Amino acid sequence: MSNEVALDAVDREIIFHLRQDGRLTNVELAKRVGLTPPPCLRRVKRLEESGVITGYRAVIDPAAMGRGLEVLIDVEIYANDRKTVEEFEDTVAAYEEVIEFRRMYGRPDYFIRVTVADHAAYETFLTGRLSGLPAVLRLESHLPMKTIKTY
Amino acid sequence: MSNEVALDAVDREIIFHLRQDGRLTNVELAKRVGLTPPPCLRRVKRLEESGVITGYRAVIDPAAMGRGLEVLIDVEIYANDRKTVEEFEDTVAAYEEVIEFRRMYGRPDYFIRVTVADHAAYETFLTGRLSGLPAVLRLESHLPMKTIKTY
DNA sequence: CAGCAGTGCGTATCCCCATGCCCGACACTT
DNA sequence: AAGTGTCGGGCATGGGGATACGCACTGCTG
Repeated sequence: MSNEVALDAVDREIIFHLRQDGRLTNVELAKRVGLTPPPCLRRVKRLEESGVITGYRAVIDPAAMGRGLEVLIDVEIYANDRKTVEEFEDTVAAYEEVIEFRRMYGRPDYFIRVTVADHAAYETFLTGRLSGLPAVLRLESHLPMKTIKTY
Repeated sequence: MSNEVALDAVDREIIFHLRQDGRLTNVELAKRVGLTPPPCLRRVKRLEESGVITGYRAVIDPAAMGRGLEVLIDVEIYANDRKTVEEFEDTVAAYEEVIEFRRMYGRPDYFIRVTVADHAAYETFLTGRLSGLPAVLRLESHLPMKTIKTY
């Protein structure tokens, strides 16, 4: 697993198509990239085993899951004792509303992405779960107004 | 498409499993959620057609694609004429390094997520593509130090 | 109480797909 | 020129899976 792999043009094309439709059948994929099924399957397997393709996921509409509102949060903490910081990290990471959680260089100390149902739910989350944490010094919520491009 | 859908517990479980493995076979999925294949398939179809499941994607290791470095950028612009702003949005959205691009309430005006190969590539991107844009007033790059949780 | 809608189940079938095997083409090495 | 590694192609086949169909159950509702 995870050998150094050099991707050629065909590999890239396989990746391209599997990224658009992860349920593509091998024969259909082969057709699209201009191969016959056997070598195509060999390549896909190789990509999977080498860790280039790490998995396949269904993409779910957040609104359908009651997660229609996304908020980006900058966090600053007391840079105090290690234990408090670790607790902070573990606690925040465990919140299911937290979709992304990173420690940053410089300021802010942490970057959090949260999805909730609506503004009321966000208010609840913020006051009930984030603000109260002992390590937290400052929270800054950033609300997206319009998504121009997304991955 | 996109009818109002109420998800019951089984739907949620289907979604849960398909999110972990988007290539799950219907019979395997049925087994996991405690149904037989036919009703399971009906549910999946319904979820797809109602827009709850919006697609299936292969997940690719960014490093393997020469996208090992991710940077978050806050952007402030001159809030001047509409045309300049629109050009800014179109231009940035077209950059392939840009993975996420949102207009925000308050400050910053825009939030950009970028993936590049390494620091050198980021420097090139920043000076060659972003800094030069006429609308740009201020750029603030934020470097992740450690990813604690990710979607 | 009698429909009716929703939903799960069992079954059967048919197709298509994954996959193993072997060959041939090419490029490079010695 | 022969050897060798890499890679695509052809082919055959076994098997699994998608899916149609009809039935049963349950809970509402008029």
